[in-house]
Amino acid sequence: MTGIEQPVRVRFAPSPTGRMHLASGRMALYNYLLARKTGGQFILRIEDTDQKRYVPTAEQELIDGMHWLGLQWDEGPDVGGPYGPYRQSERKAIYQEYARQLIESGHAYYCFCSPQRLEKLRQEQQQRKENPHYDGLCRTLDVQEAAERVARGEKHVIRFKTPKEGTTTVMDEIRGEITVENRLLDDYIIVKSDGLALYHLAAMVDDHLMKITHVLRGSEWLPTFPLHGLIIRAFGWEMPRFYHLSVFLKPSGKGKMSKRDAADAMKDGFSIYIKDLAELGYLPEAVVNWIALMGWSYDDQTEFFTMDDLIQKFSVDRFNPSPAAINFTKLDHFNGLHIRRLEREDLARRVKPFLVRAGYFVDDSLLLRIIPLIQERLSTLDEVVQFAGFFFEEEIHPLREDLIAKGLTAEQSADVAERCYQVLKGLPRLTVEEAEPPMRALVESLGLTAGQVFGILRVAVTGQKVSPPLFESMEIIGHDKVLKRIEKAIAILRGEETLKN
RNA sequence: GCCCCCAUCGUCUAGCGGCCCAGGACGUGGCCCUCUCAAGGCCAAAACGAGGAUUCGAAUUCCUCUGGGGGCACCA
Repeated sequence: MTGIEQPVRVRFAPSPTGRMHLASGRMALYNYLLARKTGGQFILRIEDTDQKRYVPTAEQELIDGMHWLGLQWDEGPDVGGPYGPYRQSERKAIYQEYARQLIESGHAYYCFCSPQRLEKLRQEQQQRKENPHYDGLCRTLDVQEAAERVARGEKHVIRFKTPKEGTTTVMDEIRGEITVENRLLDDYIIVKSDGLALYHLAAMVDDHLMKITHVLRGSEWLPTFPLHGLIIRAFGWEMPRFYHLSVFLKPSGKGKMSKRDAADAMKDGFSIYIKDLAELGYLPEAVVNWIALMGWSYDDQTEFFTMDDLIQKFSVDRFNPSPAAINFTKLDHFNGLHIRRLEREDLARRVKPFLVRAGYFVDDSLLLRIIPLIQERLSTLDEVVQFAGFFFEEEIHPLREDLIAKGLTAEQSADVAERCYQVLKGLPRLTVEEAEPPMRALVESLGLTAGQVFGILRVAVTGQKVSPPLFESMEIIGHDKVLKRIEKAIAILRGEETLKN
């Protein structure tokens, strides 16, 4: 196989029937990358031929999700383009015209069987342990007669007249040739009784009319791929290149993701839905990096990719055909990597909404000073609240038990805090350079470890046992506030706190 | 049940007949660094599903089995 150099025309063709999840995101991403890599066009097409399953909010979530991921399309329902409309529900007449062509050329036929008859037929076949399939009752109807019944307004669908003998071979660029016996293919309905085309017809017609050169779609289309080949050949059109991407499995690798698994993931702070990922504190850069590597690889070493890297290095002949289990902890890893390479101002901007959401009033210049202390500690953006919330708090409430240093009593810990207080109070300013040396000297003279002394101070000043570096934090909190907090800690340690309240 | 597809560490993957007693990454364990937590550095455990066949030689080719996934709608 060779890489693609010619500009491609590719499409992401979601159906607005639910939420945008990782698989749709990856599909959109790969199409986008291929288009950008080759200087071609990326088309968004809405496949909304099923009015019963239509979810009004789905399309907006899809568009928001793609914007968030950083994927812009060149043609689509909102931006237009030379091959519109890009919404299948608006292309009804086009499909009917092409269906008529198939009937005229003998590749399709009108079928007047009722849904009830089909249901009964299916049940009988299942009882006899046969494959459910259309029995071909209307296949042999006189063409003239059928046309008259249609003209009279009789309810009907249009079926593709699949050959009964021989085999059909189609080419999947990832797996190679796929061959099936035609007798195992059904006479699929291609136009419903409401006059709207089904995927099998609509997608093939649109891909042709929109001059799609490469079709990237889910592997759930593999079984009907030969049918699609047959339809394309019936029209005498050239086949685009087809790539069937593997599905995503649940994190355990055992079985595909279900609604239940999605709910479980949410409990652990993960989600398979793009929109949720943003709210959970993931960077679009990290999500892109992560999903790009599920089913595709660049080489045996490189794992960190920006969007620009991917556009440059993406190659359609490095897809992996096997299903991939979703690994959320790896997303955390990528998120950390991408957070660490952000500019300070950029990180501040992205982290701010999470602080605001937690109820803090956020001063931008203060936040900017805090960023260097937390940047390498963040795995997700929402962690900013636990790592830096105390900076924005007027009062903190350390636990007495946390204030007691290992190996010391409460009273001893209070004494240590007292000594710290005196040293810090005597300093003209509370910078790292001026505060740390005398504090280390104090540790020395106390005959304690740095961990013990700084531990007490840490809890006193931040209210937490885990925090960003102590002296850097104190410098930002400020002299007065630090001293006040230590006073309060001493009171708590000596049991005077309740009296104060 | 029938059809199609897939099969390397727990997970994502590299490997396209000798470079492989299998490389990278996440995660896990240990060590270093260290005021906590991270980050970073070093080290370790961890895989070619099974059986045949082809070949001087197979993770790599072929067959069978097993396992997993997908499909069998007037859904996409």
